[in-house]
Amino acid sequence: MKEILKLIMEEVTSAFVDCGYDEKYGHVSISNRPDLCEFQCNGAMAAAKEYKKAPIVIASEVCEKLQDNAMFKSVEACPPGFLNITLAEDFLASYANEMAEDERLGMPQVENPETIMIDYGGPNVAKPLHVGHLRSAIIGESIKRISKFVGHNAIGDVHLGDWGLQMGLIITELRLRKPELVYFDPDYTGEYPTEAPFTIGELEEIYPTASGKSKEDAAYKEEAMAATYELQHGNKGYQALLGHILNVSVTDLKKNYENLNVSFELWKGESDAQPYIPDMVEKMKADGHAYISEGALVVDVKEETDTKEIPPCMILKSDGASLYNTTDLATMVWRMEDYNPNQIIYVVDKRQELYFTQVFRCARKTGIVPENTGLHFVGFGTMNGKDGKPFKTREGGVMRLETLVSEINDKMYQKIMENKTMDEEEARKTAKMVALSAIKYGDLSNQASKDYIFDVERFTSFEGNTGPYILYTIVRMKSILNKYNELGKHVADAKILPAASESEKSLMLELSKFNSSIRGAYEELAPHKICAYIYDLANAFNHFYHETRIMAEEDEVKQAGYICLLKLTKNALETCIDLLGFEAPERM
RNA sequence: GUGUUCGUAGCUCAGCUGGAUAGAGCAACGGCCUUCUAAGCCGUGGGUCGGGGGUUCGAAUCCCUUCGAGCACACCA
Repeated sequence: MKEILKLIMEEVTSAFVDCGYDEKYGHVSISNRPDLCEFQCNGAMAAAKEYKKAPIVIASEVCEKLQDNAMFKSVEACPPGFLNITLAEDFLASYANEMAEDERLGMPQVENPETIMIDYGGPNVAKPLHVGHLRSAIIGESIKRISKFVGHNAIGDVHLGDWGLQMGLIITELRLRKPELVYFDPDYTGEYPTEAPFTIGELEEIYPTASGKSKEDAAYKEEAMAATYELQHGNKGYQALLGHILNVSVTDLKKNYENLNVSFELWKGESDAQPYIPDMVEKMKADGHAYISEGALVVDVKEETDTKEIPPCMILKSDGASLYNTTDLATMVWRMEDYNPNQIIYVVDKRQELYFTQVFRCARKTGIVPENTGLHFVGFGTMNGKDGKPFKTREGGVMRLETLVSEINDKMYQKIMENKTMDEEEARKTAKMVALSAIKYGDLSNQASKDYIFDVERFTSFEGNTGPYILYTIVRMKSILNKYNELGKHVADAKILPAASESEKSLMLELSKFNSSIRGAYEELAPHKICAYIYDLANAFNHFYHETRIMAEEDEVKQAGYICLLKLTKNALETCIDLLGFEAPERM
């Protein structure tokens, strides 16, 4: 379906053209004075100069042309030259009905679906997820869902941190503790056990212990580096251990991401990129892009238009070892080879922006990523505590994601039990859903690029512009629908009727903005636009709800019309929260 | 130092491809539950859009400048 704004604009534009003015002046926007009108066109004022006429004269001429247009209830020219537009109720109702009949609620499917890879994980194996991973997961998941809804083939990749010294550290510590394991026997030739010699709990303890030791004990660190080297150069036992570490970690990570309603199509890691490095480096050298500077192999990425010095992109350290850049570039190599995406989107902490401009430029320059594949950096800000400083535990440590989530789950559970009679199981389940909405909406309603304050008290208070408010609105609608269905009423060809009240019309107006809101959110990779939209929509519904006794309505056709409107609103809201990555319970 | 992002109500944030009276939520105050879930609805108060200049018929929005804050600046990721 065409966006309602576009439909209006077409009419206004042709009126401008009919009056002899350029079509560009027919631009229409949503009114910023809802007390005066629903849509406005300011083109007459812009045209005044070119045509040397008073703006109000132009506006009046155009206004005259639009007078008998059935789409509008009224079009007025207002000084100094505004064109104030109010839609006809039956036009709006027919638009809403068309939406209701469309599976996609009027959101057109993109004509040329693209393959879009989204990199939004970045957890390290053997380390628990902490609050720093929350934003990437939440924002990335939402962008992925929005992209899919628009019609693209979106692929999420977790991009595990599973390479480097951390693995050597774990192996070293494990060898110290359990030297008898077959993995450490160089003469062992049999099959390695399928069962891991540690649990996720042990693993999460082993890594920080080893990391701590290596900082104090130089010999220990040497050993870990040697183990890392051996691992990367064919030690069978170590590689088997790596397999175990990965398995155990990934199982645990999946469980944690699942709790957040976040999933990935690909569970690739840095280690998967390693095989691509040698050829990639050789090619860079052969093509003359890479050269030695201060001992390191680098590629220049400066550009004429730079306002500051952009350091070269380092490919290999002066000791010949690869680094993050190398891995990221090699990751692009296999992504292009295996998926040939049209876009690659990185949802990463905004502090890495400079780094990514270097990597992107290097990828372009060396031909790893062609010009027709878009590279996008979606940088997000820091999640701060109430004091405005990075979110920490009371003790000042990094908070585990699990801890944060379960804390909020518990608060939510208590809140539910205070107000409602619900059995334990349902209350727990509902609490989890509401808690997730609180966390996700709290995050996504802010612009991703800005730092934001994660205030547990505020998020769990459930008032105002929050996830729970949205859920509550949906739950109310479900409740009415259930009641209506129980009565077994049926009206043939039930349709949304032209609005009979102010609040009903406002609700339809909000509904009609569904497709343009989602398009905007997709184009700007900005989930917060969806939050803003559903908040407006939920508000509009709640006004309507308070003014209209749906179940008490005696006219069955009218009542059926209300039910249609309510269903459409519910569908729109549920579709949107699904794009944000959470869902509504039956009751709350 | 260089670059970059930001500064909007007491607090947390929208609005920023220029338009009419700058919007929400929280907090404060006052109303609304014999009627579809009051986690709701209605209302009141609260602003030199950091300061100053400029462009424009018109600026929170664009440009310059200044003050303040955050962040980043090749062998970490």
